Amino acid sequence: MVRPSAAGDLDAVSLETALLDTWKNENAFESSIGSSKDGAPFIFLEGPPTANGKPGIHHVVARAYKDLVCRWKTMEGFLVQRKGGWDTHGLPVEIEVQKRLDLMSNESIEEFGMQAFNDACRESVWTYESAWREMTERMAYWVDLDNPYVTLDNNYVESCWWALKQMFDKNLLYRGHKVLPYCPQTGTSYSSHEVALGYKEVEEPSVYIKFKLTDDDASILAWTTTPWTLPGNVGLAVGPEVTYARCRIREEPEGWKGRGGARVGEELILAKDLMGEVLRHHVDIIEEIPGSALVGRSYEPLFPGAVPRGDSDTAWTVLSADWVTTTDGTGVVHTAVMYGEDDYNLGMEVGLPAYHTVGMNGHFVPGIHPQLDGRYVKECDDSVMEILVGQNENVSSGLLYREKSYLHDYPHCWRTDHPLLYYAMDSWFVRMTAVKERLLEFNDGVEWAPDWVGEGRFGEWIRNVKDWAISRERYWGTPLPVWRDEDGNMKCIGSIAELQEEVAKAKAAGIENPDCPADVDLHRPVVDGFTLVSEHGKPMKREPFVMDCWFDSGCAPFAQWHHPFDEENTFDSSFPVDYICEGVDQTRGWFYTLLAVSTTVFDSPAYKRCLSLGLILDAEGKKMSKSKGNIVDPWDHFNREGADATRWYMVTAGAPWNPLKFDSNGVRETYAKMFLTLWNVYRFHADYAALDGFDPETQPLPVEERSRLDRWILSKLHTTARAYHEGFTSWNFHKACRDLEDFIVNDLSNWYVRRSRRRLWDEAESNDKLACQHTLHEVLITLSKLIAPVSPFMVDTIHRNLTGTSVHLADWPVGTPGSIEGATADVWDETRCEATTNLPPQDSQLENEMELVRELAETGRRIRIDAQRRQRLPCAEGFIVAGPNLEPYHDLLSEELNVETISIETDLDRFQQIALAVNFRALAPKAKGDVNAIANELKGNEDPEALLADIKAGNCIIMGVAIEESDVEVRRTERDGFAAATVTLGEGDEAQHVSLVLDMQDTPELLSKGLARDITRRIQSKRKDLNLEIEATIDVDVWMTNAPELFADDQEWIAKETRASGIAFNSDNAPEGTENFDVDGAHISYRVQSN
RNA sequence: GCGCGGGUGGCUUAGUCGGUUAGAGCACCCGGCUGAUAACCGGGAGGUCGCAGGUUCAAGUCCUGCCUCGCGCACCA
Repeated sequence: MVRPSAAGDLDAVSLETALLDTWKNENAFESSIGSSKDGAPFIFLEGPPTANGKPGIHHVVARAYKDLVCRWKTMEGFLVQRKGGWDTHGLPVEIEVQKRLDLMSNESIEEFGMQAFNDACRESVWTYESAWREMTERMAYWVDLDNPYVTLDNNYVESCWWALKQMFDKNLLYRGHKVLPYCPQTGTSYSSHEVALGYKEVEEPSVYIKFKLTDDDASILAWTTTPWTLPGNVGLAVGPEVTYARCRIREEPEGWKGRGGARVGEELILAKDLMGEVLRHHVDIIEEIPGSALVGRSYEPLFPGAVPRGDSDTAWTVLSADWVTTTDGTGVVHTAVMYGEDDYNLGMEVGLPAYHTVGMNGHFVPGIHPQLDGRYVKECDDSVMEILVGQNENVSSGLLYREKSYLHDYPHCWRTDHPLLYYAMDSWFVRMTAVKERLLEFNDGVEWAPDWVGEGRFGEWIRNVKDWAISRERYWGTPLPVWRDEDGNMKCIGSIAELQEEVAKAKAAGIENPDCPADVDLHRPVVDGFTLVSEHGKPMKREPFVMDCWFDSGCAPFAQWHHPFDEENTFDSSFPVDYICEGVDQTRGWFYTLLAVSTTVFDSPAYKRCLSLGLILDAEGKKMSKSKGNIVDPWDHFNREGADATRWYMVTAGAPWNPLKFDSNGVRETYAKMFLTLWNVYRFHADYAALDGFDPETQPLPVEERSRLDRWILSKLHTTARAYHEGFTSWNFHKACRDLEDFIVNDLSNWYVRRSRRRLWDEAESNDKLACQHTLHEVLITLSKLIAPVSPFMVDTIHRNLTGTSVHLADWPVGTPGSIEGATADVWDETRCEATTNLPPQDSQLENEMELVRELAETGRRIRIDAQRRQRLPCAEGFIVAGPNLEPYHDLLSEELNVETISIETDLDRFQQIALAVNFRALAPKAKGDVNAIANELKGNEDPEALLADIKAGNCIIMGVAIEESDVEVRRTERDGFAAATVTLGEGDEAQHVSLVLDMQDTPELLSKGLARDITRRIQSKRKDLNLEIEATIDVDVWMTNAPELFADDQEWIAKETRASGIAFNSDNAPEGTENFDVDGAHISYRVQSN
């Protein structure tokens, strides 16, 4: 049998840390899963974080929402497995290690040794693992960190290989040569979602260059923002439909700034529409030429010999390209085949020579120009211009027309901040464009929260899908399992067994190979060591790439189970997953790669529901980032307000998908308001329960037989719980939790407990006291369950003390659909689910009446303030006018209002008059523009009673409009001279106007009672100051002057209320040193002594 | 430049289908209540609802344009 023990003061932090130990000892997490092991599965997939950075508060937010849903679904009876995961490959890890070991180039890494480097990476990924683990445990994110999936594990890599082979076999994986954003510092190209991470606004020089025609004195003017690509120029593209102008310089302009220029008489060709933008000289237009007429004309190379002509007959000629526009530049596009996507495609099409003028290290190759050879291209802008201006005899002089700084967003490396170069390179791609329709289809089936992320942002991304550049010329990652011979024959290896087989085959063919054991490390450089053999007997080397690390995490749904190599078929029953939840920044990241992999490998979506969280901003609305140093340390709050308050704050601060301005004061507020209040309610119950030896297993009084107050709070609990649940199912966790908090603070604490205090003070056993205890008991238990998914600590302490069991093993009070046989996470029997709900009876009439009663109690206080009558001085009578019959609440109301009796008064006119107002919704359509005038007419009417009668009789026409009863609203106001007020409940036709009137007359009896209450309150306050036990008795002396008579009954009442064993009332002056106060002209002194 | 989401007292925010006096919380001031907690109740002060137009009897809400913040896309020549 469980009997609650007393609660004591709240120390949230030690409460939580003590529970962490308890949970650990009890294996609470495992038990919570075990408790629903027969339930329908609800599959959650953890997006793997990288543990080579310190976790911040923004990570806590994501984990809070993951945990919330998993705990909630578990309580609903679903089996929710939660495997942890770590993302361990990729550039961030390499960069970190490179920095630490000072290996900032690929050469130095290879010099250092790839094995040693990768060993360092393997170690580095765990740098902050313990910090992550501690954070995860402290916030009570229940996830299995003891058996996580780790992307560097051989099993994981093997599954990735398998997936790649599926793509390869479907011809969705191909080797290509494309212009990609490339970072020479990291030696790696990027896919579009990584490039998106690094756009920065920069001001760079742009140049207008003269390309001199070979058979003509004129030059074609072209523009570029990347002067370093000019040595690679092999063509000029014009728009066939664009009109170009040949113009002759008439005179020098005034105030020329910068380098470049043109002689008078020189002739330039450019798009006619752009002349004004580009030309600084006054010119004469000699001729207008359609673009198509320029095509085929040849011009002199800018840097003769920089690019060999080869067998190209189109090099250094004007080419036609329909993508050329006149929105900026000159309408002529300088084409350097290797350094622009359009350039490359055009070059391939028309047969331009494709040679690099820039090496993979970002420096010019030898033989370009003596001033440029071997230099980093981004530092050569100036030299290129100098050369073109004609300072060097090796090139034709005066080819620079103009320089102009240009402000634009340019992609930068998201790791090193260096500008990326568009660079033609070998790369591997996944043919995402081939499965675009399927991507769109699958995305349509996903339940996105919020829906606009799926339809808008993500949908847009997919509609513009590009082939996924998936290979990286790096070291630390999942190696690309493709081997290739010199003729281009390829093999994709999909498993270790296959690798072993192929190695054996190669050995048999006479190719030397190291051993390939079953536990061969699937990383570089080990896998590079194997040479396979092609069907034609030629040696095959591995393509020297590793995978984009986003590919790894995209494989998580199956690679975490080592699919298809595991034998338990865990994967088949857990795919696609039911729920994922990450920050909105994963739209192009994980959300995409999951879908990309599942579509190409399984022709299936990867997830059914996706909660996309808003960004976490600091208190000033700035994004939290390491570089800004504005990351909030979660421990600041774990150690102050605790994880409960931190989590509750996060959920209630706004919609999950909205950006959250993380405000430390908000956490404090949540603690003080929500958790302290909840604790004190609990404490009130637990302390008396312990004192009285309350046994929750005694047969409780049936709810119907309990007091109205009990029935009310139980009904209200039911209503609140249902709405809370609705909020959860519609992803409106914030609204749900705000409303629940309101229930706890206002309904439970400020009304139910406040009104119930005296019931528990009663020392004798009584049905009423028992009813109150059972009610509180039930409310607290249900509340604990509702709160548990969001803030799992305090409620577990409460639940354990009240029931002896953990709340995390409890059923969701609104129903357990997961426990229904044959249910799935998507479909269950609503009727049978309803039968599993466990909520007290609902009584909406009672809820409405109580709301009115509370309104009236507040109204009473307002009346007294208006009438300047102090709260403790009783009134003889209070009148309630109109409204429902509140007789059952008269006792309650008379206490709240401090009146002797409550009466029902039906004669409204005794206290009130009416006023008429327009019902705009009804009248406006009829009255149109006159509606406001009519409103004023009604408002200003001197005899609203008569007017109302007219309206009712259909005799009222104002400004030509017949006013009907439905066109007006009747409002009641108090007549002058009454201490009264009116409350309005409901809206529109159902609005109720109820008035409260207080009798303000004094009698000696009332004055005596009021005085008694004032004295009592002072003494009680003194008792509190003296820190007296509740049961302690005292001696009291009171001296009163100019006071109303204090009747014997009231003297006794004071003694009883204050537990005074001796009390003396004197009418003379008090001795020195006693405490005193004045009330309504009376002077009271008193002395309290503990005995 | 294109798209999405914001902009409401000092701060955090609610505001449904366009409807009467824009609602809370924190902080502030005054008063009250309390064996009721870091609480509670009443009152006060504090709002050009980003700006400007428009539709309408009526706009925080709908439309257009602009400003601004965040995010995403495209930024090529």
